[in-house]
Amino acid sequence: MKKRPLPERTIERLSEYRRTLLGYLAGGDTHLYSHTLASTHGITAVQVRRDLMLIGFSSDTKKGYNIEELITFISNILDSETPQNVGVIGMGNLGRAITSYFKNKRDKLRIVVSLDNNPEKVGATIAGVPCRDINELSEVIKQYNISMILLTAPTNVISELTTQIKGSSIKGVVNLSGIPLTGLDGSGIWVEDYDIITILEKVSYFTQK
Amino acid sequence: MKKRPLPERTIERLSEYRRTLLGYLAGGDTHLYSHTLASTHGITAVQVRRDLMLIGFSSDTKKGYNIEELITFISNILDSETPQNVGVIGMGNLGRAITSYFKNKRDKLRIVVSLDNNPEKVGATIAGVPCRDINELSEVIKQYNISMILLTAPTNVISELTTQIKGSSIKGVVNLSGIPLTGLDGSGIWVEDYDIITILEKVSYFTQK
DNA sequence: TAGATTGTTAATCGATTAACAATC
DNA sequence: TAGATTGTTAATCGATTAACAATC
Repeated sequence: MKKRPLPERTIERLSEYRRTLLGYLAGGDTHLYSHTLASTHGITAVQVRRDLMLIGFSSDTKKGYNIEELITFISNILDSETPQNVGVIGMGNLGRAITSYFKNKRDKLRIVVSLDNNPEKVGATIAGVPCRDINELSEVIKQYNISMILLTAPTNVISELTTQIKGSSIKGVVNLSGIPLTGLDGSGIWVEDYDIITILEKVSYFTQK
Repeated sequence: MKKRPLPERTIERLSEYRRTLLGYLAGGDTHLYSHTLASTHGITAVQVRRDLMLIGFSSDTKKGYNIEELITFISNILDSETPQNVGVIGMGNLGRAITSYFKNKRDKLRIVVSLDNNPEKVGATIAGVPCRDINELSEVIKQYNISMILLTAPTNVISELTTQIKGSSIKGVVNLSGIPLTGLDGSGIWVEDYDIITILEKVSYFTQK
């Protein structure tokens, strides 16, 4: 939409704003002030207004922002034109939790297939999506036109999977496996690593000091 | 340990470094260079060295850092002196996944109890920890001396839980419920919100532009 | 020594906040 | 109008990177 990509933190907040706005809309509200949205997210009203300024949204009244219009506007920024298909690697508790949580939440972003190495899971429908054999990764990516991977596989298979992902048409990976994803340098694949232990250790540190 | 807390990003990286270093140690390595650690994490060697400078760690050789010493040093920063007890609210797939993943990973940070409202779960031992009734939250926090909460409960009970958490001795919350935690302002409770949809939407945005 | 590495300050970059004009 | 709100620039803060001296 814009030439220069928006700041990372702004993109994250836009996603969060939209989630909140959908809630307000479902609750019957039509407008909200920048300070209302801000306090829901524990940030300042200035930050909300600056984010909206950056995407070029403005209200035509002093009664706050039109919720429906703002949702549409943010959606035009965040959503791709055609739906993007996501695959989940690893159908343990975490993979199933995320797949179930996603169900019908976003129509431009959908989990369509999962992969696992457990023969009891392969072939079955789990959390609403078909589970395929991890050895068929390349074919499955093509077949389902997967552009992003949610990685919840155990650590011992990560390096092998990395090689396969690097050779595929995958554009982005959310890595929840607990070890950093190396070997994707230069591939242009966008990687986000999240580990619950690191998050907790951070909270632990800052609540002690 | 220090007067002024270390930067947030440095703390996150220290946690990640330690995880990687434990792996190298288990693999039999004794030393590693800043650029080795850096490339594993997809960052620059300067950043690694600066982080270590900030915590006051230095190597006495030109053969890189002593892995064992560095692990000990980082642990002195990150770990509390006495173990901290963590409770998980919500024992669905996500709660179970995290609880299982945590098992025996860190001896100064342990999940000791979970809470749920499902009668079939209450009273049982799930993923290795006892599951208690969510209505007993206050008593459970006292009984187990819980300082941090991992929140994976469904959205409709979050606001009620927030009130109870605010009135307790909880110091930090990792909120994975998918809606922002409001109403904790001024309580001094450190909150980290993570939502998988936001993470994926961010990856989606930056892989399109 | 020459080359590789560490440790540290200064410069830069990215993100937030302060300040304030404009509008209803 | 007065007060509340939005939109935007400038200043500040926080984090990363460049530059380079010191060391083995």
